[in-house]
Amino acid sequence: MRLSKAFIPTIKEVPKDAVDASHVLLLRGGYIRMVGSGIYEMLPLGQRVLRKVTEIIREEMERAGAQEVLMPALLPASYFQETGRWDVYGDVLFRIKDRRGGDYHLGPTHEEIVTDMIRRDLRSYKQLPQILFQIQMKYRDEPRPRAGLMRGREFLMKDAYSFDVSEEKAHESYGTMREAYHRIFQRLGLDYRIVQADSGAIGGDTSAEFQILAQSGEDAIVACTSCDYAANVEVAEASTEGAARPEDAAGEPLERVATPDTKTMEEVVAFFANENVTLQDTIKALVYLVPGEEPQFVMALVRGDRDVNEIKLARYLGTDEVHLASDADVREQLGTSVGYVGPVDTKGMRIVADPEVAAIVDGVAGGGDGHHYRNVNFGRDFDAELASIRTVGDGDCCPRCGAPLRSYRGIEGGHIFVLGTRYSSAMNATFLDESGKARPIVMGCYGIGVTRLMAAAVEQNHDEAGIRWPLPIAPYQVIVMALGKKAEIFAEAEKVYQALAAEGVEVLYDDRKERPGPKFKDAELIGIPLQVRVGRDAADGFAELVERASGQAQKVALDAVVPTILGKLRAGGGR
RNA sequence: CGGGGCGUAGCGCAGUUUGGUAGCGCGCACGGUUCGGGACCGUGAGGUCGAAGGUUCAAAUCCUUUCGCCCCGACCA
Repeated sequence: MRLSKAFIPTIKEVPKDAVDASHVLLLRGGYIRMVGSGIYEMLPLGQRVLRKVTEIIREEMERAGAQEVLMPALLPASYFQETGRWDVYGDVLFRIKDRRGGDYHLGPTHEEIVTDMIRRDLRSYKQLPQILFQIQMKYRDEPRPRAGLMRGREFLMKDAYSFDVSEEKAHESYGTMREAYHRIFQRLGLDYRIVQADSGAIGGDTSAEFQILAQSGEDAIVACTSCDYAANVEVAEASTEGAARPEDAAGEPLERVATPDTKTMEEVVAFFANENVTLQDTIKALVYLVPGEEPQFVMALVRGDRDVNEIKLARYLGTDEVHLASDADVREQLGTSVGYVGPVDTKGMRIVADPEVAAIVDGVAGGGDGHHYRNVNFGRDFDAELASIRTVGDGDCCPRCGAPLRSYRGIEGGHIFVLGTRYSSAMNATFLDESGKARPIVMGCYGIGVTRLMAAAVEQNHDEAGIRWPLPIAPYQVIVMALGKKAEIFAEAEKVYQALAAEGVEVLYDDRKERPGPKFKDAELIGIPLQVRVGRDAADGFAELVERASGQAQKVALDAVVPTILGKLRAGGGR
């Protein structure tokens, strides 16, 4: 493609509404344009990248035995009504009425539709397993679209669904998809971690996220520095090593001390400074309101230097969510202000403590307005249900191997689940087993945010000057640049361009009547992996080969350019 | 949904406080000079000031309503 003829509108200034690197660079590089909040169009360069990403995904899904289908994005309400999600999904669903007033919506995900597809024509265990996938636009009226392609209201998604005869077989399909995902993310050239995750409202007991590491990521994850343990902080655990209470710890007598103006843990520690009390000796007590038909108050205890993980607490309590109780509620329930809550006088309130709290010997805890208890010991001075309810982060150790954990920010690029029979039961999707008995199909579902991957790849591969595409997803592999105004330079560059194109290389040719400066800037901005600079040395028979990612440059004889490029492309896995 | 900010030429912005003929930079078109890190000179095209209503002799500017966009938070199969 000649740049002089291409529709690649690069822009020099940073668009005012773009903040994140991927958003800025994809706009500036002429890859995407916004049509509405969370709605983007792909310009020629953007579409080429998307095509490369989808092709890699398609290849790996098919290699794993999955079959491509295409379901409608425009859906009658009846399917979601069948499983109750028509109501549950709420405002996130784009709802539409047709001319007769019938209810429709745009598909945010396709469990119901694919389950219907299967139940229509699948009868026997002999037809299982099946894995179906599609690559299609999804629609979700997100409360807050973000950062260009990162969180859109319309976005390209690869969604796959597996159907098996049993839970055990479903886990095999899950494993197959997990391996396929590893291959996909590796081929895309992304730095990612597979992490344990909360399965959320979609249900299911086994799930994992493929998190692409990036500072701008929306998710917080922790990963072991030694083994392959990694988890979303929503579910992360830490080693309980050192959280055991020493057996010989008798404990000093409990003592209630007046501690005016010590509402925060730091102030408490400062108050007891000359008694060697540290944050780790204190017990942080928070009162939560558990909503439900009979709302209930629960006290959560963590060590003073820790934070309560509300998702873990809610899961332990068997509820969807918990909320911090208001100051007024706390006073009504416990007769004290929130700064002086402790587990010693709880008037029968249910208490859940992180195991670390039980290990504290002679700790400090709230003792009612203006007071704290000194020498508080679990089992002697208070009782509690023990459950892991704290947030894990830097400084914690791996629950599997004990090595230090590190925290990262991540972009959720993929999510895989074993669903069980949640949808098949609700929709009566059954098969006949060997004994002729009808049983619900056991399902799994597997998603990849394709447009999001494109943005994530930029987040992970860019510098001040622009994008540095990994070779497998670059819109073009090579850009030939004619630098100068002499006709001979253009003639030589043209020859190189033609020769590369003849070899099947995806090559851009910057034949514009521009000075060299803008050509350098554009080549770097749009991020083509290999540059062939034909300019001042062309008369002597040389060109310069520059790698965008490393900045490495080498002088190459003009007639050696094509073989050298072909060698680099092979080495880079680009062909 | 709560909080904050912004809509003026293709892009980035000034002008709004204090109402009085709509400006600057980049980009774009034409001519000339320049040619390895977003050159320079000259000429020129391009704007219902997001929209609607109101106040006024007069509204980008004041008032009311409304639409859109961004950021933080809540939310996120």
